[in-house]
Amino acid sequence: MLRLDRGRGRGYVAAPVDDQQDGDAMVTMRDVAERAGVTKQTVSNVVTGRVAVRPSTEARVRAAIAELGYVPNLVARSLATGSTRTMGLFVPTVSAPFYAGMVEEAEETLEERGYHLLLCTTRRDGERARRHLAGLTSRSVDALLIAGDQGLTDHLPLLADARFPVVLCAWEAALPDGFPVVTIDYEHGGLLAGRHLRQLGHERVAVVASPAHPVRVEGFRRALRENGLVLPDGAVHLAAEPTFKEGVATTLEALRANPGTTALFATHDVLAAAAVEAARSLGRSVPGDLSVVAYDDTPEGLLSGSTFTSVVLPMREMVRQAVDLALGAVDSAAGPDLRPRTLLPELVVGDSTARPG
Amino acid sequence: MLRLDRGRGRGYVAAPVDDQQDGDAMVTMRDVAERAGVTKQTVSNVVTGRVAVRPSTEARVRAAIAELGYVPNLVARSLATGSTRTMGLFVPTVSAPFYAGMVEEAEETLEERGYHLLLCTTRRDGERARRHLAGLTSRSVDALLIAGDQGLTDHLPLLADARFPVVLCAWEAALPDGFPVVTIDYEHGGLLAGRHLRQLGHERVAVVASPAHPVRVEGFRRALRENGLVLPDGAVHLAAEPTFKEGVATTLEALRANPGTTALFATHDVLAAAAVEAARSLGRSVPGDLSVVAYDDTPEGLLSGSTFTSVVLPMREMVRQAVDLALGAVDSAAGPDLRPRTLLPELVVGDSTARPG
DNA sequence: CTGAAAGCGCTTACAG
DNA sequence: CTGAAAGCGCTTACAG
Repeated sequence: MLRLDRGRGRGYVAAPVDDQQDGDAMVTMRDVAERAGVTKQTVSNVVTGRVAVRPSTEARVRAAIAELGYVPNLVARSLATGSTRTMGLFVPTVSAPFYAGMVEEAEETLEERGYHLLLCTTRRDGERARRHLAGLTSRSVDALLIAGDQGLTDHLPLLADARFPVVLCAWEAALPDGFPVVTIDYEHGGLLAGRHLRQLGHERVAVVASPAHPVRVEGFRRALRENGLVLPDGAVHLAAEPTFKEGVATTLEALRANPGTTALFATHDVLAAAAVEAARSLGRSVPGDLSVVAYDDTPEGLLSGSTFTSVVLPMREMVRQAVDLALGAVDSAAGPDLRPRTLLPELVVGDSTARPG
Repeated sequence: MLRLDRGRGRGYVAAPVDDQQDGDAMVTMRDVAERAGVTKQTVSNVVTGRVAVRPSTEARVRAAIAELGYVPNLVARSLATGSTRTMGLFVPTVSAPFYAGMVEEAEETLEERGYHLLLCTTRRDGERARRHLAGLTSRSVDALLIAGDQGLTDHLPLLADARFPVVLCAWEAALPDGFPVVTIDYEHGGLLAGRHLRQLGHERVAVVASPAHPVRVEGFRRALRENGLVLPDGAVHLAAEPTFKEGVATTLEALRANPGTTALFATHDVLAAAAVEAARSLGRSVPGDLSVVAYDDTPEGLLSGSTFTSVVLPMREMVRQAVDLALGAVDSAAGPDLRPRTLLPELVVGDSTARPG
């Protein structure tokens, strides 16, 4: 008689029935203990390393572990300890380069800390976030990191009821009270962009912005004001969506409205790449006929050899700090530090800006 | 006397000590049972819905659940049932648009099935994959979906020892025996690209390829051969990395080597966008002076209003089938269907190709 | 339809 | 340094 056995190995081998014990369904601590001639508590002690074990005993246990191919069951451990060593991560999407980078950086940091990553993309939808939060609660994640405020600002009270530490990062909306947050001075980024263009001598500037980035625009506006220039409302053009396509359309609109524009501030990388494309389609070269400042990251879309001038965000540093803040709160009785940490962006000067022709 | 209580609510409120019972650290089935005046098994029955419960009893239980804010502890359930309702997903990276899309689609499908997603990016590194696999094993995921073969072909034996079903998808290398796989006929995609260019009448063609895509190139080559044209080895230019920057450099190299080239096949979307950029930098318009066929997806990088001609892969369908195959294998004693499922790509004709000038 | 018992595989005090 | 006991919060047969 044969039966299908999913116990070990490939998973689907026909194995002879063994009525004595239920196959080798999973080797447990007890099996290791028997083999090594100790109790399972001793096995636990060598596995976790929290209690010292006589070297000769430890050697026997380790040998048994190796022979049996024992792997600790973290689900059981989690139930006993109350810690899953898993962190949830909310991001609006993973298709935007900035958030994709955050996910990879978070994963990297978590791996170093022995944690796993439960990913939830919210698609900027508060309702999705609410469902995910419920899922994370029943699944007992140790902590939750929320990257980006989009769609979430109305749902903060919900997050306040979470059973685990919640840390906010990349938070561009007004900072809510009561949450630890690691974020960036987004307005300062806009300021850097504005000052740079003013220093180059630009006077006829336009902005291609995402509706999610009023703060970046405000910083830009402030820089111009500092330099005696008023940014007219009509010079700010909003892209309906943060896509390349919309970026092109919006830039064309901006340049048609004000053909004399010599410099353009795009509030994120995809829009900046689109702006260059749009300018060229009108026969205007970058930076010869139009300077373009990007934001978030250095976008693709210029020729190799030349690079964008861009407000670059300290994304990696932000993620690391946020992960550590969240993980630190897990086992500290004191709770996380609620003072907001704000990192500063930097202006990286590339080849997409020049003095007005 | 106050103590810091992480039990419920915000997590870090000073709460009066309650020596009777350990605060409200977590409300459990037993609490609900007491409140409703039943045993916890009855609570379990209404929560899981597997055993019918008298309506009046059920109402009492549900009321108690609501009043107490009870949330089932899935860790405990997992230990009891042996199922975590979590699937692992390996992707090479999340920064490439194609894989980012796969992650979001997988998450979507899993959510519908009541599953969560444990994400692991392998960075095309077999050693990372091996570590992740160990993590997933101890964490008892129900299944693992592996998207993309990069860096993994040498580690298949390891995967064969997994304790859970492993499904491969987006597998471009030779199909390994013994694994269920949902993939795409990548060669056919190359064939479609080649035939299209030949039908338009191109004779001087070049290829800008990733080293990971020999099969796509082979299909392309075959299409030309069918049409009496031999693709010289010198016409295939490999991009060192799958980045925009490398794509530009490689295209420039290709066009300098054969200035008479009238059409170009790029083996993936980012390279195609880069090719257009490179061509324009040489003063050649697309498709007027150079036709470009993309692959994977419709890339950004042409003007709004015009689109790429591209070999488009049925990514969503592939992911859905793969997830269902993996999840189906979880509770079927029979094991997954090992016959490879191969989906066909489609050629979407856009504005980036035309008859040779 | 409801209740008492055993068990999932670990860890955590607590004796020796 | 090692062992016996209790418990984490659930589910799964199995009686009533």
